Amino acid sequence: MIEITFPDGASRSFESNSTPFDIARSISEGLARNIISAKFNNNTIETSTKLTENGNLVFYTWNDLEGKKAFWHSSAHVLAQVLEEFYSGIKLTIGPAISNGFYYDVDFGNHIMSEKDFPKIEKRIIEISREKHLFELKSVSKEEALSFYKKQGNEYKVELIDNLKDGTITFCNHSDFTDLCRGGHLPNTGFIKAVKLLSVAGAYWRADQNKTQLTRVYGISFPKQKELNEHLELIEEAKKRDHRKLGKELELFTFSKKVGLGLPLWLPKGAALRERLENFLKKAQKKAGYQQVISPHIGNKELYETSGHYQKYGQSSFQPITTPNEGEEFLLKPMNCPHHCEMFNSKQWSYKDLPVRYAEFGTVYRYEQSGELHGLTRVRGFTQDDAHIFCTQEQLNEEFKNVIDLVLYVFKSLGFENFTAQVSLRDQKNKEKYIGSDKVWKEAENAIINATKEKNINYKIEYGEAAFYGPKLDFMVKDALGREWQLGTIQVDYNLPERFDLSYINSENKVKRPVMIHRAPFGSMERFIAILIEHTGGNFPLWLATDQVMIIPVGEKHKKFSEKVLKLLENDEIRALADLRNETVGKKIRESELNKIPFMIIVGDEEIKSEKFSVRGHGGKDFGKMSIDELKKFILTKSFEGIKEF
RNA sequence: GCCGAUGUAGCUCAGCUGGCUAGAGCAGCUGAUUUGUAAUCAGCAGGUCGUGGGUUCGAGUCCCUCUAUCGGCUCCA
Repeated sequence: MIEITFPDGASRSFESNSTPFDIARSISEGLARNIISAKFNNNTIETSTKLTENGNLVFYTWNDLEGKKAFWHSSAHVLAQVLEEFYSGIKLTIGPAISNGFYYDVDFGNHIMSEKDFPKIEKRIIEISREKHLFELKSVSKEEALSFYKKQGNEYKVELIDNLKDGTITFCNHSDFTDLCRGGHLPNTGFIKAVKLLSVAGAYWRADQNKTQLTRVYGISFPKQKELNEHLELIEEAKKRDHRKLGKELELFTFSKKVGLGLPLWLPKGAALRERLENFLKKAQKKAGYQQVISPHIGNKELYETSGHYQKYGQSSFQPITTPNEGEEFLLKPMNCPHHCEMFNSKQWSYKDLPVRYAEFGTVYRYEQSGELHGLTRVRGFTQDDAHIFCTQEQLNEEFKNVIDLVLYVFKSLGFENFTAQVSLRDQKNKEKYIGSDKVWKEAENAIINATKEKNINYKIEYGEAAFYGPKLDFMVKDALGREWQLGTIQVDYNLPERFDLSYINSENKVKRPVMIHRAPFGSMERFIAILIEHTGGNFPLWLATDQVMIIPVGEKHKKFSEKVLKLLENDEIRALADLRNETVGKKIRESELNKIPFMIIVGDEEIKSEKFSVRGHGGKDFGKMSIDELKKFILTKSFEGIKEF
């Protein structure tokens, strides 16, 4: 007999060699039907794994993340089976579950995989699934495993196995298909009821640009057809909210081949939106003790040699601008920090002056590779809501926490309630990619982690995500469709102060080095606005909306009065428009709706007589009748909903 | 930069296996209509079919080059 403990703390005895499936069935048939994976003493196991010792058992169903992972990973196995069946001689590599489905990386040899092949593959996956093949895990010796794949000529699997320890290697069989796999599968293929292959893409073996490029086939699968349909609808909804599409429709920004790739052109409405966001942040920053500064768009090459950026990025950047002076070279500004360091250096500082907080909406230029450009989220010229705080070591913790407060204030004000924090540290194995001593890095890492802990923020640590000069605290927000985006960032830096020889005089009249904090709550204006567009679907909060009210006169004779109403609203800084065109009311309303204008008021005989206006909200919502003063108050109140003072 | 797909009017798209002067809706312009909560009617104008080359009697359609966009990979100070 073995003693099994469940997550709720209860424990029961079972026969030795019982499987998770047996145990689930002893609890209820329903549970047994639904479990697709399990964890025993923190190891992912199959539902058919025989348990021979006491331990903690957790069941997973489709509703758990772990369950979905097993589901999708198993689907990847079936996909691989079908691919091998259809395209002989291909070499399988890896096929993991991801946050939204699964993929399999395959070396197709000479065959070119394209989306045209998807329907028949999907059909075959479902056929095989219906046959309810069991997934069976079996241990193999390293030698056996190697010979299996050497015979196939699959150098990828051989490489994978080479890195595994003998005795830990397992193969997973289902139907007549075998794959190297560490486990975590469905009981059988029958659970997979719906599958959709989503795209093919190139992917480098082991994520290394210098290695063979494989073909990655992405897919997603579900236990019910209905769930697949819902998922596809979500993808459609995301397409509707795509900031590139809405940006065009709402006339916020555009791109021009002639101006250059990845160089956004902000149209009047987009520029106005951006300006309101900037003013919002400026106001909060002013209260937080920041001072605005301005630096030029180019800087002498030496500046970036001092900062270390030239050595790191010089070759892959916009190349230096030369001048009539022999040997004189300037670079388009790729970041603001070196400029701010030189500003700090322009005078002598006492410890009494610190912290100094320099803020700038600084436009920077980076030569992103052409394949990386994407709408406003990845561009070659963008504006950071940048600031650099120069403070003493003693002030660091407090300053860092203040920045966290500011970042959270920004998120909250803009409706991003759902966020996570990530502490981005160095890749421990590749320390040469970073500048600065171990000691300095350790200090910076501690500063970030301590401040984050003290602010009671949940965070996860990611290695290899740090900037080359220091560790970061990055904030990820979830948008209305549940997609995760990286926005704000806060970085502690001991390196640039060193490189720029920054100093202040402490209370003992000694020269000391300040610490620097880099931070950008929005990240960049371009990226932030892109995400805001997708989050809101273009229906911005009223305080950000380009036009807040559209006044629609019914006929010719109502135009004059409409203009009067317009003036009255404008007097109170309400952003209103009057549609005086010779068009039907229906058409004007429709266009107003398409332009996502939050409120409409129709002006006809009745309104002029009663001086009460019926207010129509975006989407057709009726807010009833109001006098002009009530209307003003209504709009002004709505404008400040969700926005609190910092 | 790499892999795959795509590129027809300002926008959204049609154009089958190559065959007369390349189509539609919306937007635009002109005129009529003066309008009550998501599209009034009519007329006009608008495209060297992404670029360059090739195959062919003939290319929007087939092949190649380049370029841009889209989905990914790598990268992201």
